[in-house]
Amino acid sequence: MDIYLHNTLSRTKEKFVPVQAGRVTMYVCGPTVYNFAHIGNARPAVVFDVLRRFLASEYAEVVYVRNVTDVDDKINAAAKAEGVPIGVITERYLAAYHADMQALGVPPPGIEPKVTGHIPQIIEMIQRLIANGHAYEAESHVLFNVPSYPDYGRLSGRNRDEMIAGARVDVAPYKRDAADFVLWKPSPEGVPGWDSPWGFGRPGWHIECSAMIDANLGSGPVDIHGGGHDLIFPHHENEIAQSTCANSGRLGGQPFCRYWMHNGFVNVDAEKMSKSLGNVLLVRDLRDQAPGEAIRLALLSAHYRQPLDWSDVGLRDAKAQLDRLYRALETLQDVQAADLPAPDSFRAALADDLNTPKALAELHALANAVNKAIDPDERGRLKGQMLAAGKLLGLLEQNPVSWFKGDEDSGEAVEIEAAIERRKAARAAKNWAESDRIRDELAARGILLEDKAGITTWRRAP
RNA sequence: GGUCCGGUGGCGGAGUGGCUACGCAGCGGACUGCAAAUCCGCGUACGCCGGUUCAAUUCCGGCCCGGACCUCCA
Repeated sequence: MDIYLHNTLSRTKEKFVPVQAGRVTMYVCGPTVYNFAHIGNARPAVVFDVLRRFLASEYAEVVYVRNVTDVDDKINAAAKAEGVPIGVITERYLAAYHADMQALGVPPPGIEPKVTGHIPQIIEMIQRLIANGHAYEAESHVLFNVPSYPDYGRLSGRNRDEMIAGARVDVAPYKRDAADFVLWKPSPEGVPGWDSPWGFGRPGWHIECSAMIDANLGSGPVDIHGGGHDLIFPHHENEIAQSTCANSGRLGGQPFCRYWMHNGFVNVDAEKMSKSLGNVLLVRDLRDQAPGEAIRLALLSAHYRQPLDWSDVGLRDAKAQLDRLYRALETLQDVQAADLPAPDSFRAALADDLNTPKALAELHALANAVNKAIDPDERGRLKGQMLAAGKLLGLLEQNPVSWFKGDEDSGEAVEIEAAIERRKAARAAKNWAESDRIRDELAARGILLEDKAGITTWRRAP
């Protein structure tokens, strides 16, 4: 199936063709581990996880790299505030990130490089840039010289003068050009750093990704590079400049990365999330409100390039959608799922620039077919297709029974079953008053009963 | 100021030059002891003004409104 992806470089949907047939390389900017992940951090992780799942179903091999930035001034600030080494901070928040991602159904990437593990490669890359005239040392800093790379600004669609005109920061006096950016900067007393040819210091943010891509995916063109919309400028623009200039001889005129994909922001109740507004929603807190799959579905309910307005209503909606899908699956408990791929209509939605809202509609169409199907073979086919479609989105991976009931062996479950038995007896005696009393009593505790085909089942209220 | 993205029914949110998005909520019916679930059916829509067209929510132009980025940021 032909896959089309929106490429920020051209601002159009392009047919996706990997450099090597059957093998896709993908790099996504991962977290800077100085705090707990918020819902905005979760969006790219989930979106590109869906892309990864889909590509893995279409290509023999997907090499997926998502980095961890564990060298950063915000990390330094957090460590200083707590009076601990930066490793304590980064380990804590990386572990929390992994836990959050697991809850959202995002498995670890194939490769998860850390900046601290790539300092020699970063230094080596900077040396290469100095050697071929694209970078220079000045007052213990090393700077990338933007005018040395005429294509600078192509990704973000801005020219150098515009960037300088709009700059909000003062230009450091040691810069040859106002647009030049830092590759290496000195670490004063008490700030973490490493020895380098330019003295004790630490890398700038942008060079980290370039070096980690080089080290883990080679210098040859990367197929897909993803990240948040805000990274287009300056982060990805600078990455292109660094990687292209450092590898000029090796790329053979090809772009350093072929497809650039950027997800839109998550707003909260129509406002941008920010610390000053106090509306930053952490994934770990949202997990108390709804199952991870519901959070995931909420993130996939809008197209990845659109802004997503997060709200309690939206999250409840996502949970309700999953309830409907799991109810259909619940009726197929005793049906053997056929070994089938997701339907073409579903895969076509994902192949069209990852149209997850459309894909979800197709999933609902399958659930609707399940609810109507009588033929056992058809039910088996539908179950297979539904589970395959769910797997591509990272949804429907729970057991339907536990989705609705939680832990079946709990004391409460036993008690509920006993109440249902008493109600069954009352119903047999046509004692509707008693029957309804028991049902109301359970409902007051958030337990809903359903009498289907002579059998009473229960589930927890949404 | 520059660059870019949007404005779709009560809500969320796809999409299309003429034909049902989908989900939630609502209404009617079937089923049920009554419900719930499920099924069938229904309603409400494409910011404003022009233009192109046999036909525009969909293309073009203008306007209004909202948002993002402009070297901290997913």
